[in-house]
Order: sequence, then C-alpha cells, then structure tokens
Amino acid sequence: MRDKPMTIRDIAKEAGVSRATVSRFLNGGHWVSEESAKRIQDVIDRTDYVANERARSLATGRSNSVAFLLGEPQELLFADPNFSTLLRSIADELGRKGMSLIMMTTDNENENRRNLKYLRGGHVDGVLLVAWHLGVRKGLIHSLHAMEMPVVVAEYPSVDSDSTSYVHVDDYRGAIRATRYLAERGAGSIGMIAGPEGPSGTLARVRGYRDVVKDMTGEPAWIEHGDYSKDSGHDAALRLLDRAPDLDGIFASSDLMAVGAMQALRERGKSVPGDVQVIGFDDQPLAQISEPPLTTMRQPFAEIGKRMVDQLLVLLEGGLPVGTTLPLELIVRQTTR
Amino acid sequence: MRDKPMTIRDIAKEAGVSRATVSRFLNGGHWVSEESAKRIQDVIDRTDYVANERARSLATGRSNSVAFLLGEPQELLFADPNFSTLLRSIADELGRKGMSLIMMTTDNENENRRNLKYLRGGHVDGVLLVAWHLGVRKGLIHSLHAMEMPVVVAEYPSVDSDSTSYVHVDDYRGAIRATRYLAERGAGSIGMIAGPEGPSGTLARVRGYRDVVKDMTGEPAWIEHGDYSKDSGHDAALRLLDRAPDLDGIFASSDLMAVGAMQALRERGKSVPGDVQVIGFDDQPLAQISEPPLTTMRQPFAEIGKRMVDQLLVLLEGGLPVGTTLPLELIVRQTTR
DNA sequence: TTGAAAGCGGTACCAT
DNA sequence: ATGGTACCGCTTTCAA
Repeated sequence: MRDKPMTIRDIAKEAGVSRATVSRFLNGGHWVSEESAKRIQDVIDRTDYVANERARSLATGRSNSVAFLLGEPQELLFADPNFSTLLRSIADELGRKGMSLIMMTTDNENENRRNLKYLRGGHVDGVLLVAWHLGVRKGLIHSLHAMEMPVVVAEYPSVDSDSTSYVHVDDYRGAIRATRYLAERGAGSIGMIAGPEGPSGTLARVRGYRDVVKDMTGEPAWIEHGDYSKDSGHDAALRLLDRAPDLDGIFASSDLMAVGAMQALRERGKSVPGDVQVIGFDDQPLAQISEPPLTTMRQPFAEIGKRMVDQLLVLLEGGLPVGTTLPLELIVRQTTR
Repeated sequence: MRDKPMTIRDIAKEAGVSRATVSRFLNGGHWVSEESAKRIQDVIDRTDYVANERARSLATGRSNSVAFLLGEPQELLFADPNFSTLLRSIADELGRKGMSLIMMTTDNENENRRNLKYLRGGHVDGVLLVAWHLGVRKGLIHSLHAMEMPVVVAEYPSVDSDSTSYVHVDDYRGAIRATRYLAERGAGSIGMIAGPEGPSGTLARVRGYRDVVKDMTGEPAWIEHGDYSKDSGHDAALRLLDRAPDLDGIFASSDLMAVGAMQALRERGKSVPGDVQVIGFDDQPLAQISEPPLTTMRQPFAEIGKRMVDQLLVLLEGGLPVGTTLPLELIVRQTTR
C-alpha cells in the first residue's frame, strides 16, 4: 500500500500513454487500442489504482450518489423494522448500481434548512424522499422541485403528483382484502382500528374497510383511531368492544395495534381467533413472534426500496417521472380461522 | 431559484472582490476587511450561494464525510431495532457536526472488495465500522489500517486493539449485574441462555454470570447457547429445564431469547416471575411489549453512536485512538420480583 | 488585507 | 487511436 494515492498521471506515465487515454480506458475503453488497454490494465492491477471520485464528479458534474432524505423528526421511524427494511433495500440496490447513499435525517427546522442547503451544494444527483407527514412531504417536494432536484417519493406525493416520481402501496385494496378475508372466514361484525386521522393512507384503508363491510356483512362499520402504538391499539379495541360487544373481527392498521388489541381482547375474556379474529397490517417481525402469530397484510418494503432506486435512475437518465402502486400481500397466520 | 448554480466566481464578481477573498471569507473570514465581508455576505444572502463541496474537497483533500461500514451480510441486523438506534444516533451526531454519512453494506465478498476500493477512492475521511463477527472484523480492521484509514469500531477490535479506536459495552459487568439482581430477588438456581459461542461478548457475559453464580448461590452454573432468535431461546430454556427442573431464574443474552424462554416456561406450566424470574439483554422495544414486560439490561446504543462519531473526529484531527467502555443499565420491569 | 495563479485529479474537446 | 489542453469550482501559497 502506498501513502500518496496514485493519480491518473502516475498510471499514464507508467503505462507510457497520455492521461486522456487512461481516462478513456477507465470510462468504457472505447478508442483505445488493445495494446494500450493491456498496458494500462497491467499498471492498474499492479498499483491497485482507484480513480478519485470527487475529481471525477467535479469534471463531469455528476456525483454518483443519492441522498436518502428523512424529512421529519421520527424517533419511532428508526425503531420501526419496516423502515429499516426500506433503508436496507435502498442501500443494497444503490450499491449494486455502483452509487453511494448519503443519509440525511431531519430533527428540526434548522436541520431541514441545512439539509436543503447541502442538497443544493451539488453533493448528490437525486433524492429519495421519505416523509410520511403530509405537510412536510408537500413542502419538501416543493423545495426539491424548485432546485430542480430529481426525486422519488415513498408514498403518494399529494402535490405535483403527475410530475413527481413515487412508489407507494395500494392501501385501498389492501384494506379490502383484509376485511373481506375476515368476512370470508366467518366474521359478521367487523371493527377497524385505523391509524391517525389525516394521512391519505389512513383514508384509503378506511374506505376499503367501509366498502367491504357495507357489501358483505350488512353490519354497521365500527371505526376507532389509534396512533400505531400498541397501547393505542389496546385502547381502541376496548372502545370498539364497548360500542359493539358482539364484535367477532378486528382489522388493525398496524401489527403493533393488532397486538395491543389482542391484549385487550384477552382482558375481556375473548379468545383469538375463537371469539374474535384479528388481522394486522405491515407484517413486521413482531407478527411472527406474537401469541398467536398474527395474520396480516404484508407491506413490500424491500420492493418499494428497489423501485425507488430504479425510478430515480430513470430520472437521472432524463426519463419521465412515473408512479408505481404496489399490492399488499395477505399473510395468513393464526389469528384468523 | 437559478438554473446553473452560482460559483465562487459569480460571488466574487458581484461583490467586487477576488475569489480568493471570498474563499477566505467562507473559511472563517480571517484576513478580510469588514468592508469586503459585508459585501460578500450580502451577495451570498441574496443569491443563496452554496459552495460546491466536491470542488472544495478536491482542493483540500478532505471530504467531510464518513462511511458507516457494515462489514457482513446481516439481514437480521437491519431488523434489529438496536442496530437502527445506533445508525440513527450516528446520523444525527454527524449531521450536527456538519458531516455527511455514507452507508455501505456488504452482502458478499464481491461487495466487500468494492467497498474497500471505494474507500480507497478518497470519498471519505474515516470509517465507522460495524462487524460483529470476529473474523470479519479483524480482516476489515486490517485492511483499513493498511490504507491508513481512520476508523472507529463498534465492539472490541480484538486485533491491534491498542492502535484502534473502539466503543463497546461492558458485557462482563452487565452480566454480573443481571445475574446478581436475579439472586438478590430470591433466585437460588439460575440458568443462562447465552449467545452463540465464539464472540468475545458471549464469553464476557458467560464469565460474569459464572462468577456471580459461584459467589452468591453456591449452585452450579447452567448454560445453554442460542443464536439470539426467539426460537433458540425457547429451545434453550427447555434444555435448561430438563437439566435443572428447579430453576427459578433465567438470564438470557437477548430480549428475543428471553421472550422465547418465557414461552417455553409457560408451556411447562411455570409462571413468570412467580416460579421463574427472567431477565433479558438489550432493552429493545419488544421488551416493553412482551407479556409481562421484560426486565432487562439496556444497551446504550445511542450513546455508543455518539461516542463513535466523537472519537472518529478526534482521529481526523490527528488525535490518538482510544477505547471507550460503556456501562449497561438495569431496567426493572415485571419479569423479576 | 488582497489578488494572481498554481494546483487538486479527473474529463472531454479538438487536432493529429 | 492518441495526446494536448482547457476546464470543473475551490483552496492556498506568495507577492504586492
């Protein structure tokens, strides 16, 4: 190993060619003779030369790296296994394409400004944006558009939606599938524990649930909101039981809430899935560990990450923004009959 | 917003000074008159100019970014909330210092080579290394040293330990604290569900457990190994019960294994904490959710991340490598009396 | 205190 | 095919 890294000059000299030739060789090898190519390759092998990516990006104007921008203070997010899955799949996919991932988190308005500034600094070619909160997302998309930064959003943009690439999940159909499954397995009175009011995801799921209940069971719709935490699921289930003591099915908008609901059910002396069938949403690891293992709708986070990267690359090539809607998959375990 | 980003030239021209002066202003403002400073500041404010970080790093030789290198294929790691906590705290701390984080994952030997090459490409000033597996860790530390790359390791390096910065947790004392607590609360026959054999962490914890058992209970030590998964904890607990039917305390080396053990206990008709007290290790979110909530040793991952960043910055300033050993904290919940 | 100019390590255009 | 060379945007002597 040498102290001072080699430069393209060293290689050129060593190989007896000009640096222009070496450069060409490095970038596809067109217009360089077999002869020269071989000599250059030899030298490179011998010296384990690696091009300085920064110099290169200065010259080309491309940085070969993209930012993963987490647009809001979310302690919870990092603790959320789903989020980690997303991040991991993005990191992998990017690595596969030879690009690097720069992580940017936002904890406050100050950091937000700094991040935006950083992005304008020419560090990255594009941005993968995660911002579940609608207002934040809109603002960020706006800023990014303004600086003409290519961006792919996880979730439906809800602003400039036709000029913004995004990848999201079909919440409406997922909810339909979940609720219908409960009905098919014999549940006649189905309640829903929804996420916080506001987000479009919540709306879509509630809509799906409502449509099925109306069609299939003829029973009224029972809806309580939680905040995705276990406790909120527990409390919501209690409220549900108060309103509809004969409830025999619960569709929860997250696995965590489903687990909380099951606890509440146990407290009220109801068995799962005997008395009440339960279905969750996410399929995070907890779903397999819970007692009994939870039937749930799986979010394809790995796939989402992969798509996001692909779509960003398309944008970088000058392609047009597209939106992808991925299906949710029903994973049957033991909280349904 | 303008199309072509501004350059230092534009600012200089606009402010009626040379780019050298602007540059000096940007870097601390020494040797630039009040007069000029004000004019430059004005122009910058007006144009929201941001220096091109790549050009800067080409000129200075410093990149202002560090790599988070995950040295081994670890599907599980990303699903591990602890890992996420670590990552998050590192991202935050780095952000606070105005540096950026480049994520590097390794899935196979190929990627490993690519990563190493990337590091040699001058992208980053230093590396934060996570590689739980001993062999991998040693190899990586070696490679990093060879290319004179500053590095801070999460975990005890086990190689070049006195010339390598690291941050780790005091497994030995943690195990002592956990086992002793069990004994103090009345457990007379304590078994341990340890992690996989091999890693130094496992060894240290086993040692701590042994020392306490020998001192306090006078009973023999019962040890079974798991692989940190829930199922392995379940099975290990069963083996433990077979060997020592009167067991009234279990110290598990991870929360997940503790939860598995509790399930096994239930199957054998033992109550927790009535018949058997259980204590876990990690304090991941699961510990609060489990039934009953788990007493456990908390790993200070946020603190670990912060320290790693701090120590890396020290290295970058030319400081000497140091090792930090952090204490584990006992979190009492309801699986102990 | 300031500015001119020589890099930093590549890329890419233009002759040859 | 190849080499010369003018940048890319910024930092950093060095002289003034």
